[in-house]
Amino acid sequence: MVDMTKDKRTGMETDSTRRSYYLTTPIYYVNAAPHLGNAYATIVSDALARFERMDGCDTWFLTGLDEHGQKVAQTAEAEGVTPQAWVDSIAPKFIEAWQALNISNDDFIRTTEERHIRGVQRFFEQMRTSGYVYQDTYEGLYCVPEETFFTDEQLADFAETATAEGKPYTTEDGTRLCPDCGRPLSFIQEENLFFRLSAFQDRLLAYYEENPDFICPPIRKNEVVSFVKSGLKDLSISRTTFDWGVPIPFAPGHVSYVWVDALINYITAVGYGSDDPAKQAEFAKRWPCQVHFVGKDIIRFHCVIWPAMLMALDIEPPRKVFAHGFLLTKGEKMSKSKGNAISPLELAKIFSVDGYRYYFLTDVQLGADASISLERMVQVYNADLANSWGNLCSRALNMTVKYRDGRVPELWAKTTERLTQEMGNPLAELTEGLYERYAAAMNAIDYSKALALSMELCDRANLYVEESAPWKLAKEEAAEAAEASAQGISLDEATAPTTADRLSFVLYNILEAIRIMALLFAPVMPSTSTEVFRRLGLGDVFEADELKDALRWGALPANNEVIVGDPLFPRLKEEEL
RNA sequence: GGCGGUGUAGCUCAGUUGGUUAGAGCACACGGUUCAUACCCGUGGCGUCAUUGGUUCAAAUCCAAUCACCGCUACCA
Repeated sequence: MVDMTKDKRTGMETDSTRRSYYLTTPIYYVNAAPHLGNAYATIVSDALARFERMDGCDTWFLTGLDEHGQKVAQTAEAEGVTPQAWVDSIAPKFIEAWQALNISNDDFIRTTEERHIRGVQRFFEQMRTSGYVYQDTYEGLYCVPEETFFTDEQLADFAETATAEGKPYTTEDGTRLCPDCGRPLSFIQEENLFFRLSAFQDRLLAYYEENPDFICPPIRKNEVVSFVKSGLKDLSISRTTFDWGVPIPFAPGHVSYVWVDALINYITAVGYGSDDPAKQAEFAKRWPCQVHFVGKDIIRFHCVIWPAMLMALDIEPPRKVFAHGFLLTKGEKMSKSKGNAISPLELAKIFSVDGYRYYFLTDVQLGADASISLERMVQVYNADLANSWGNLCSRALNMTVKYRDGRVPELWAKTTERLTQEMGNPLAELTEGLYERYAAAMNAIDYSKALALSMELCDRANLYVEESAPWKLAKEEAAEAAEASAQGISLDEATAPTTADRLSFVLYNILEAIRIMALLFAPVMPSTSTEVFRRLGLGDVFEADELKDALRWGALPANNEVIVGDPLFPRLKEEEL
């Protein structure tokens, strides 16, 4: 099932020989500008997409917007515009935010696009043909002001708690009250299309069993499995009470239930539902996708409903659904409704885009809720980025300019060999097997671990500078050179290494370690790595599509002209923010 | 109520199949250094590993109970 053709590229191979890696963010509900949670999910996905591209995969990274549903229609109405005009006004905010955060998505789907609508309709037709869709009456108690149906369980819970608190849960004539607002509920009947979700219970459980990594992290898997085991009910998948949705061809007056519409984006974006052979080929190549990143609040849709929908169509389920946690401030979920939201772009302005990305990918345990604070962000930024990584670049480039006229030092291979024996090369040693460790961490989607590897190299490099003290070597070198010229000695390859050689050796090692760190940091901090490559006189850091080769020690060309530049991460003082 | 999870230094967390004085980073204090973004390097203190009981030669690590916090228990998204 898994495409094992991950052959390393040799010469002129085409994309078709590279392993396809398709990953997605959720599509975000377009009711407001992107918030911190949206940005978090998107950054998490982007880092993996960038890594997979560098690691030689034919990567496709999708994000987009969920633009249908009653809430959008209502918001548009409140704003006095059509729903389409409303979503058209919000969509650019997402597109611009993702550009600002350096998101490398290959596609951006909106569920109001024709390619998507056509796909949803195709889906419904296929579902009907396969017999998994039927029409029935949805009955229930409905709160008109709140626009919500309540299940028997919800009402039973409410009755229990209300009784315990001595409050009423019915009116005097026995009409049940709304658990949310306390007003009387109405009995409503609605004709709906239903999806035979119940038919997939066993197949889903078997799929979880056979694909133990399908749901990550494991705690979410437990939840999903126990939920499915508790019994699945058929799902209503159409609505007749509003019309801002995809019309269902064979059911006039019905539009697709928002979630069914939304999930299908993952396949319509890569060609499902198209009659164009090229699109069909694309679908065959991209699907099934490798990872859906989702919030933990929507795992059920992605781990139960979505695979069942695909099974109903004889399409393979996705390989993995990875649920991230929520970002909390002072223990509360960050959301616009609670008024404690910090805008992603505001944070990026303070910490730089890369600093922002770094923080959320290192200090936040992916999958767990995190409580974030400005104080902590400043600490991490200063310690890791300003003091360690940025300052290392600064001191190394400065020394190269001062001691070697701004050129990457050159040494005879034999001299390098001798000096390695004489002085050792701890930085080169640390990069042995580095690719394997790094790729393992990234493939396990453990950014903290992956980044810790590059920070380890960074710390070692700072220590190496201290140990080898190039400023001392520079002084000795000057004295030695004066003496040599007085004696008329000329040096060649056979000569024993001089202090000048030692200084060149040390500087080269530091610069080379920096090149390697820039590669490792690139998926998370693309702009900075690009800039570091520029300062080292190298090409685009993302030209590397075989990270393993790029990470090989010694690839930094001698005589490259380097630039010092401004500090990559200026130190921040929390009290000044 | 049912199922599941978590509880280790001031903070965020590592601690493999139970085994020498319980670790890392950050924060804090002191010393060194100067190539560098008052940076880097070194040193240091701090923990009855939630509580109690049990198994064992030996438990943060296994078992039981208790306490605290959290998640899930379907159609707003």
